[in-house]
Amino acid sequence: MTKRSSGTVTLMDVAHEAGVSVATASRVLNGSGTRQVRADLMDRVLAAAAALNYSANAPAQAMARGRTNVVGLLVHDIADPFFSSIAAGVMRAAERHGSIVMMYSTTGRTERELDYLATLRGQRPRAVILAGSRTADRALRDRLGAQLRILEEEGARVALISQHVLPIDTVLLENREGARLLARRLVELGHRRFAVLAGPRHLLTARDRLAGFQAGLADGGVTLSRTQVAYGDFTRDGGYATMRELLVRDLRAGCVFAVNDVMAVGAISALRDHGVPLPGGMAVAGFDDIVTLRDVTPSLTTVRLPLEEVGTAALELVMQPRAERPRLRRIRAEVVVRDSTPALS
Amino acid sequence: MTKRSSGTVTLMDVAHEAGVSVATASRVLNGSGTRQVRADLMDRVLAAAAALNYSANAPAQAMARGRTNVVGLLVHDIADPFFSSIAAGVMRAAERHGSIVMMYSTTGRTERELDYLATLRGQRPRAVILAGSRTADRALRDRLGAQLRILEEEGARVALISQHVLPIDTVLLENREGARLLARRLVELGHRRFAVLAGPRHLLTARDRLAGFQAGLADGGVTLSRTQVAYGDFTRDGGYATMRELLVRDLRAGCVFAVNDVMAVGAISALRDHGVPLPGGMAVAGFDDIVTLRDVTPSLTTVRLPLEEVGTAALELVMQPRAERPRLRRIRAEVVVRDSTPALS
DNA sequence: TGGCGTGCGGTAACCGCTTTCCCGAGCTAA
DNA sequence: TTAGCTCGGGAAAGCGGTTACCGCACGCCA
Repeated sequence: MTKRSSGTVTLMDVAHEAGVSVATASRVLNGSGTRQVRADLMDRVLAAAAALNYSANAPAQAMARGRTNVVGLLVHDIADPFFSSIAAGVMRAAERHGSIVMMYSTTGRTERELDYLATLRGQRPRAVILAGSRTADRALRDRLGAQLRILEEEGARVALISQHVLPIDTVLLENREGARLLARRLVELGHRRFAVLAGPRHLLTARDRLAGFQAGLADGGVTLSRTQVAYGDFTRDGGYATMRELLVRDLRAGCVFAVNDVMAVGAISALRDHGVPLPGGMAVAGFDDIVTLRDVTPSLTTVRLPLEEVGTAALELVMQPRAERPRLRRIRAEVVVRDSTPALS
Repeated sequence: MTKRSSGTVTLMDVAHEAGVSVATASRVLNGSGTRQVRADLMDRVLAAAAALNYSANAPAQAMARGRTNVVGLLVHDIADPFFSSIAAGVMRAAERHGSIVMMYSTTGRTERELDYLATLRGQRPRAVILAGSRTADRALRDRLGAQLRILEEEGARVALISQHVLPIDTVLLENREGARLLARRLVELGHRRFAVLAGPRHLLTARDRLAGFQAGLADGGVTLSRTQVAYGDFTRDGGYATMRELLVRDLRAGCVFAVNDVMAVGAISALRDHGVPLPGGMAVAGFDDIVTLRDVTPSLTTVRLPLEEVGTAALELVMQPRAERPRLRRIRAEVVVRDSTPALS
């Protein structure tokens, strides 16, 4: 075992050790399947590689092959269970495909997405997945679209998770439809007077859920007063603050819909702190069915999105060759009624 | 703008466009600071790069420079809020250092860590962070240590988050001490009869928390019966199942300590399903102070670990040059008493 | 027996950068 | 005026792989 003095072991070292050329060593160790290598040479190469503890230099391979197996994943906030579940799905599927995941968390600053995307482009990723709501900002969206187009031109596959607002493969979350079904169910349960904690104004996900909810209420012949809609952060604290604002201002509702679960949990705390008994004093519903929140009391009525599956679907999408027209993968949302919204009949 | 026909724009293209050599273009665009370039040439290069929308090929740079700015992060389960919070901290700090994070989630299969580490080694990462409890399996730990040593020899910085069981930089979580303090507080609150949901037998984190808890009880003159300790998964469902097992078998306690919060939440559900009123019928305490779980009812007494800070600390550790002896960064645990453990006096 | 196809090992070009080294230009000082 | 600098541009040598291509050895068939 004649290890070179310098740091890492290269293919050349292995080839020397095995008494073959680098070409042969390469074919044995990282061969693309074409070209046979005689059995005895193969054994010698493998033995040498093992003896020297060889590990192929991925950047060098990327360069020689002209492509990597890196998948870039951009999320809004990895500490948010919504995104960490999606990330888990992406990573699970990536493993199956022998890809590795490079992750970026924009932690709210949507405009940073462009910077991260630029950095990511430098990695020459095989694919890029953008998870998280698009915004209503047209200009931003256009710039994003331009960046993504460049990535595609350079050979990367790209997919969005959220809304289909760009001509790109998308995992479509049934935000509108799910909220609509939820609203109908709540009306069926006898609720008539609603308030909505609507999240940030610019996030399409929040907007869609609000719009869908309104549509569902309309289906049931109920209207939502504008004064009963409050905007705020998409977070637990946002939910708390928004609920509190409504309580202080002029809450005239028997049922509050928070456009996601973490906000709903914040709202529940605000209601409690305000002395409202739950679930009797106020019905509360959320959206997402975050696993970690399944045990809050009262158990939360919500709309289930299979988040891991969402991540997996996105990864599978980008692993397929690009199609003529953008592919859409629609993810069903399912209403789950629990204790937080008791029937009024 | 004479864009080359082929896919991506290279530095050579930029140099041509600007009428300079690739050396000059390189110095302008990615220069390490040595070597000045005349102002007018600099402008031309920058203009050309912008016009062609040049993006440096990171693998090629990695190769030429002999190093990357990739930080590998291995976690047990990214969907677990414990790890996603740590990951958030790592990523936040990585951004400050201009590093990008490559993430792997072993989702429980501890033995996969070695495989992931091998893959990661191929990336020639600048640093590697292993987050998550080490196990009691000596053989596994030795193999892990060997792999990490190789990584270090190849120039990567390495850090562990959890226990200091390998001669490697470590962010040390005060599992034992935190649990000890918790136990003392619970005794101070008047509790005398305890049960513990101890998590998996092989995880050192779970062991340490159990051992610390026992020590704290001993400080207060209380002993923990072996029959009141039940082992199970480190998850919500594990907590539920273990609690249920104790309830069915022979629970003789007024206070249950689950070695982490998600288990505690599962335990609370199991207690409720079993008809035990909370918090009066049974006190429950957890560990970690998971943010998403701050709103469960009754609010959970727990031991706070500043998880994002843990991640940040690990990243900072690996960004520093290696020291003579392994560096340790101890993270304080702090007892937080809430409603789930009422005083008995 | 000679022509030819096939299997397979090796040589070397190339991937896109960084950086060393060379060299000419312009400046300073004797 | 010129030797000796410094400054800065460019040529070219890698970095560690992959793979097109070359050529040898062998077997087959006419």
